[in-house]
Amino acid sequence: MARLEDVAREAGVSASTASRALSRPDMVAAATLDRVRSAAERLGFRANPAARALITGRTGFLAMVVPDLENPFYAASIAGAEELAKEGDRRLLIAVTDGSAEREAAAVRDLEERVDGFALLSPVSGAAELKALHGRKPVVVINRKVGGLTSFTVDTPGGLARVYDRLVELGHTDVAYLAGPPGSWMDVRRRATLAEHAGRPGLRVRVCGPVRPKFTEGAAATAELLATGCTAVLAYNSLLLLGVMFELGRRGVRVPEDVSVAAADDMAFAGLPGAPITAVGAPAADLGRHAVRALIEMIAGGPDARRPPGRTLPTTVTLTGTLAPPAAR
Amino acid sequence: MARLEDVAREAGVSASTASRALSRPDMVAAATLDRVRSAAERLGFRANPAARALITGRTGFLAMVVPDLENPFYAASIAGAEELAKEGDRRLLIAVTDGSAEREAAAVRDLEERVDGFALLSPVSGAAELKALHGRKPVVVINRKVGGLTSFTVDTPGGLARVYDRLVELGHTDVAYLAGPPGSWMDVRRRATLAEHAGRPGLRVRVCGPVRPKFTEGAAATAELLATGCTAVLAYNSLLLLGVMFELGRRGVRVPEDVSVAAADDMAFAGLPGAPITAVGAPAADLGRHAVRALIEMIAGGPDARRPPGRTLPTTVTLTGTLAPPAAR
DNA sequence: ATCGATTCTGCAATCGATTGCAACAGCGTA
DNA sequence: TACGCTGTTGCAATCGATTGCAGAATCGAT
Repeated sequence: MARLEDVAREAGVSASTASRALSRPDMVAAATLDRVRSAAERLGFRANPAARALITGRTGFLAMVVPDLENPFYAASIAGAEELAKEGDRRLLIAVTDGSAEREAAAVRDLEERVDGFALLSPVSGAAELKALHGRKPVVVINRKVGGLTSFTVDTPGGLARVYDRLVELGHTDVAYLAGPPGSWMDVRRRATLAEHAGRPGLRVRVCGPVRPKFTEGAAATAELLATGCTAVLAYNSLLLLGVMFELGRRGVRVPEDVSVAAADDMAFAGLPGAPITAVGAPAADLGRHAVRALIEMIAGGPDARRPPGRTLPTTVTLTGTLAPPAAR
Repeated sequence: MARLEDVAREAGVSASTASRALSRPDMVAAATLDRVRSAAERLGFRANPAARALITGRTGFLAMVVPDLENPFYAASIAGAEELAKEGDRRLLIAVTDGSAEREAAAVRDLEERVDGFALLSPVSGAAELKALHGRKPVVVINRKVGGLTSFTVDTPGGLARVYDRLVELGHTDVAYLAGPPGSWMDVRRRATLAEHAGRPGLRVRVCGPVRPKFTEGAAATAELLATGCTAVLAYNSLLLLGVMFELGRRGVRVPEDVSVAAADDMAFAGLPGAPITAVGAPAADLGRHAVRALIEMIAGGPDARRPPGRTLPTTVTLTGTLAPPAAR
């Protein structure tokens, strides 16, 4: 592997000049620049990342810490983040926590010296830990609001309100909600919205679960949902809802004739044209992009720069396909 | 951040001894070992990865290059791989290629100096490139066989045969296959199996597509599938099949009364108890585990060591729920 | 022709851990 | 008592790129 010194020799300059030519072209005379560049090209030179990191303290990596890869919401966020990371000449480093606070802490701990900053998706650690981490490395948070940190969230309550409105309009009075991961910040938010709407005259809301957001758990919870006697089912996200729908199909319960269904989501299916699910869709890829943009900005600004503001992004609500007036049961 | 030298001073030894105490405990006297360890503990010392990588050439990272994160098969492989990587005190670095050869090459190129080895999932690069890469860094391949490289694959043909047998047994004569990613090694293998079975008396197979393995593309291809007049649909994987089933549901076509469906798969849904899909399931997590184990072995062995053998893992076939005798149409 | 300012380049130190080699102590044995 | 062996430890070089500082070169202006 060619080293910087080889390039320098080949170009007839010192290593320092070669270094500057490659990383700060404006500090070098045009003719020198050419010679160094073509020498580097010729030798196929690529800077040793470890050596660079050792002296600059920058690794070129951004860590993305996610609870779960099988959830398309996170997959899509990562895709969005990666797109922007590449533009900024950085790479993404993914850590999966399974929603466990210990694994989250462990991931952060042993990535801390290997990355330039963290994007934490739906983190479960305490706000204090997160802020402490931010004191050492730039941090942005997705899908949760943490005071003092740049946070990107989705206005799911707003989207949910539209679904409830539609259900009421169709004449539903009994809605079952299949709750998501216990202790999740998002689920708490959703239940709050739920509670608000549950106060509306003529609307009864029953909570089932909570379950982990997996296909199988949705299928398994279907019996419990049906037992509530509800005419509409709302699930924490559409992966769960897919499970519910499969089980409904197996039992011969038709959607939407017998039961209306919708997902509160944080997933991608809702955005898929042709997927006839009523769902409140989250702009997952945009969240990833925003987060990485903010992170890069913070890194460039240095530790004392003002940190960029967060945002709450609107949902896309699909009100079609799986909603119908309640059946007489 | 505490450096090795701080630990050494605190323990009253030289930096070299401190280094040895922490990484080769048997080269150091027991009493010294204790002093160094407790000093390290006290100062919260963690070795600087860049400095270590610079001198040893080892980064502690393994790269996993995958076509797509939204495909649960890859997500599950990663999960399996990560589990084993953690045991070996390494971290996984994920790169997504979208199935593009250029992006795959780019990912490999700029990860090469930052990782100790590569696990390539369903790589699309030429065998020559892959072997060249292996000359520089340990490489294992998943979901494709490349001569000269350690490869882990799944016996999908064997699983498919069982599905065909069952279809014939039920009386089906017309099967439509929804083909997967054009040019994919896996799809070629599956078509070959298909062609073999198509020769059986009384079984006609029609190929539709190819399409990319996405939910929406499955939904979009449904019209084409129905137009073949088939009584059974076989899809490249279950993500596609989910799309097909949704579209079938929307059109009022019942499964399995009107049409039997199954997925050739390489995904996780088949393995999910309660997901009533007939599918040939791939042991995705096991593939990931095997790959990482082999990779670590290769890294430990050094460049001249015999490379570990690959394997073909058996599928899990679920023959229930979505198969039925053909309807009179 | 000289001075000063400006632009460019090179020297040498630096980041932090690892490791070959030599020094050294302690011990048993001849 | 001397010798050699084993087991520990420290010295110093090393990995490869970056950067503050000083010196050299260039150019314009006086």
